[in-house]
Amino acid sequence: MMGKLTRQAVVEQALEIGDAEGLAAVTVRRLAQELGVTPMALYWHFKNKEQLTIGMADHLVEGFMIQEDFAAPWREQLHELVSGLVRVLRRHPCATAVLEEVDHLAVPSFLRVWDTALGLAKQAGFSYEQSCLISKYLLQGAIALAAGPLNRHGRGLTEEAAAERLRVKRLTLQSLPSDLYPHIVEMAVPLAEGSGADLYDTFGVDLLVAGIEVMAARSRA
Amino acid sequence: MMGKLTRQAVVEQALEIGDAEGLAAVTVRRLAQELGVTPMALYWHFKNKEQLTIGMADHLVEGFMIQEDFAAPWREQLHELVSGLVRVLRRHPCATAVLEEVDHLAVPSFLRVWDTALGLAKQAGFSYEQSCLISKYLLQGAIALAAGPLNRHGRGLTEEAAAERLRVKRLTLQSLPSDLYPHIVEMAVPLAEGSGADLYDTFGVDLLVAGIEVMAARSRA
DNA sequence: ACCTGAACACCGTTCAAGT
DNA sequence: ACCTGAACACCGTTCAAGT
Repeated sequence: MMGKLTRQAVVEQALEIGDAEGLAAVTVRRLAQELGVTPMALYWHFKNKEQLTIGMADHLVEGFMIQEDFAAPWREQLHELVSGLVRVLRRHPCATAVLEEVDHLAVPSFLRVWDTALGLAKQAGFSYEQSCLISKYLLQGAIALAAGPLNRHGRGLTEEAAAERLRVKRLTLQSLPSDLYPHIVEMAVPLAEGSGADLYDTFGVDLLVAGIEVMAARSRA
Repeated sequence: MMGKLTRQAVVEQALEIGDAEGLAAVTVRRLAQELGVTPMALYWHFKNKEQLTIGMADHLVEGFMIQEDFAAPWREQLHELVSGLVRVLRRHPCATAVLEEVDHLAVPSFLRVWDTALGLAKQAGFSYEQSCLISKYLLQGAIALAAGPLNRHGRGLTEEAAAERLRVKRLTLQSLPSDLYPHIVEMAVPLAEGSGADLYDTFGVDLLVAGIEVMAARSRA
């Protein structure tokens, strides 16, 4: 707000708004207002809004890079890559919304992660085609996991507000017509509570990597 | 265009625009114009644009329902459910964009699929919590798969245009700095071609279901 | 019941102009 | 190099009014 108007400052302010109020609230005009500047000022630093969003995506993934531990088996290295990516994305509620909007090929830091995944797969002995498939499944899977039930509209909400939210969700599920959705109504409580984000992510990553292993075992048989 | 202005007609026109030009092109005003009507006419049939989008989502998944084959093992039934959902979503290029935008709990036909998944999981002997997790992974996984590399911006494009698109993507990948992204540059050809959507979907569904199986086996051990 | 017209508060973006 | 002001073509939505 007070510092110089730089690409980085703009991107960080954009993420702040997106995290607090959803990506839809990130608007050129709103952003300018928050930065104490005219909307057109932003067009000096970014060609258009798409480039701004790409900048957001890049800033999200930036700084994440696993140290390739060549001693560890590929299974564990891929697991580390995926769980690390999920963890990074979880730090920003709007992260998955951003990544769903932009073309991944335009985000340098995401390309670095992709390159690492490809390298690990190939080093594990997979063919070109297999490595491509595997890397796509794992990266898309990581994004899908981070988009998971935790912070679907994850704002910076208070403890109290979160509890209220959960209560509303449970009631919504319970008040569905039980002839059409018998199991949903029956399991409304665990469905609403969602068993915690940590567990969700942990199991999810395990599921993805285990799936890769099974496929690998089959294709080598 | 000529028939009566009904909810169904509006939704179908919206999907037509979304499939051809992307969900962002689906606008109240554009939609009204295409239907030969005033923008405000739509507000008689839908409370607001969100409800319109929910209508689109519902129409997409509607009509999809597996016949529960109680003789088959749960593994195959879940597989059928997921692959069927992916197949249905693949029929509309904008399907995943729509499902990413709306709250799934507001889409009746999607809730039916979810209920079926929950029922299958529970019948397979999983606990409440496990069934919730499994159903979430599988449905989110199916959507993520359908969002996969095939029709990321899948318009109704000609054979020629598709080939040109692919060529551009390959060149984009090949012209990346090979010191930063060595594996991407090396595998540019298979990455761009993507090995066909059928194979991508088939392997993807197998991966998901295999992952579930592994988790199941572990938690029962 | 079903649709129109006018109006309001928003968007992203361009382009000339200021310093 | 960096920012402003005015303008353009868009949004979604409300509200009174028509038939």
